[in-house]
Amino acid sequence: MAVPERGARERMVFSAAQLIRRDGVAATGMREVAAHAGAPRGSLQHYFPGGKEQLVNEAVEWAGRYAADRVARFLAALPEPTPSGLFAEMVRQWTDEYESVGFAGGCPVAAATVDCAESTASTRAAVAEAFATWTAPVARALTDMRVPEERAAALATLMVSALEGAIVMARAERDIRPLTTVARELGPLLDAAMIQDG
Amino acid sequence: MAVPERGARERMVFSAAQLIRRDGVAATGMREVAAHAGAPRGSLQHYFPGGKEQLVNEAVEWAGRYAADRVARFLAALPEPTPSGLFAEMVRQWTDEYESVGFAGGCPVAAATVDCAESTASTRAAVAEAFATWTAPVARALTDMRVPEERAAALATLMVSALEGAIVMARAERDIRPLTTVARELGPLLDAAMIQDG
DNA sequence: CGCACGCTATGACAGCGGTCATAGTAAGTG
DNA sequence: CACTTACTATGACCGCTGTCATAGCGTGCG
Repeated sequence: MAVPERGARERMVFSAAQLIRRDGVAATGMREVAAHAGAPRGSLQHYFPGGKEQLVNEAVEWAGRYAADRVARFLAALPEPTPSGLFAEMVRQWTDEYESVGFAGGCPVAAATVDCAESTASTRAAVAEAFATWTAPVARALTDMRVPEERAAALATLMVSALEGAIVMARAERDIRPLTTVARELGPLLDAAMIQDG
Repeated sequence: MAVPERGARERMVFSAAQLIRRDGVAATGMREVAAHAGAPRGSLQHYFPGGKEQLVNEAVEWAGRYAADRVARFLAALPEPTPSGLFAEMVRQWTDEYESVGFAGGCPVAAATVDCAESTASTRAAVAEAFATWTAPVARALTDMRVPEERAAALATLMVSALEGAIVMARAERDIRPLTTVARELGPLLDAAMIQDG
């Protein structure tokens, strides 16, 4: 049980997230996930006895943790942390991807929300949890930058909302403009929330 | 050809939009659309020889026009038009729906983007067009409120992005908080873009 | 009446989806 | 060696999907 787990199972969850963010949940098949992960088809029912629902939920959870972890990395990369700087990094992750590999993929959490929010209760709970997991470190980073606590939570929600919406628009237009626009317009607002002291 | 068209065909396009915004494109079946519209199944291939792709595209176009038309109504409802007031109305349409009928539905354009952006070229073009159709009157409204032209386009993109993202988060959390938060936090920024004159 | 045209009605088809059942391998343990 | 446990391998099943083919209705026109 101790660390035998860096093999097929993990790869399948990762592959599921990859395929979901590209084609949506319904259009992503189990066999396709196994093939994409280079994992045997028989392992699906072994590792995910809960079926597709379980696999999708784990993919969503994985995506939430991934996004949260990125926040720490973004902060570490900033010479002098500011709210606008953090948001610019969050946006840049997407503009980089879109400019280098194209507009094939969106956010898997958003995809799962759109496809399953009404039909699958457990997945709806998973996406809610994923957004919370993602938003929390953003809000925490803002408070560390002298943004008042209640304001920080609200601005974190605004940042994630604007980013998610801009991702959708960017994919639709096949242009990163919505992403860069959102980063540029929101930057000053975010920085203005910091408490100034002499 | 003149106005014989308020029957089954239009209802099917409308029903398609309804079902897509609830379950996504892939999970919405043709037979289901016909049933929801109270239209005969045989009419599908008659009115939409292009198949599901055509039906989905028309639903997206319809949604884009609908959103654009709402902008004019929102403006008319405002005693004194301001950017924040317009955005508040746009958001309120969603909070009203979610509070009265629940969180079953999201934005059909976003759903089509998530599900078809990579798989179906014509639908991707349709969603891009829908976003443009929607954003244009918003930008125009801002310029009418003395917001400089380039700034108006950028802010319109920001408004739509933030709204779309907040819709996704609200559905995930089954809580309108992301929507109200976004409206509150973005309001001052939007109003500040108006040119003041003595 | 005859014919055309717009629309509807079914049924069939081929494909793919997730899931289950069953059997098989391989390694480790006593 | 027997036996368990972890994992893999297939194949079949059933339901559903989009699409096509074909035939039927009903109205209006000549």
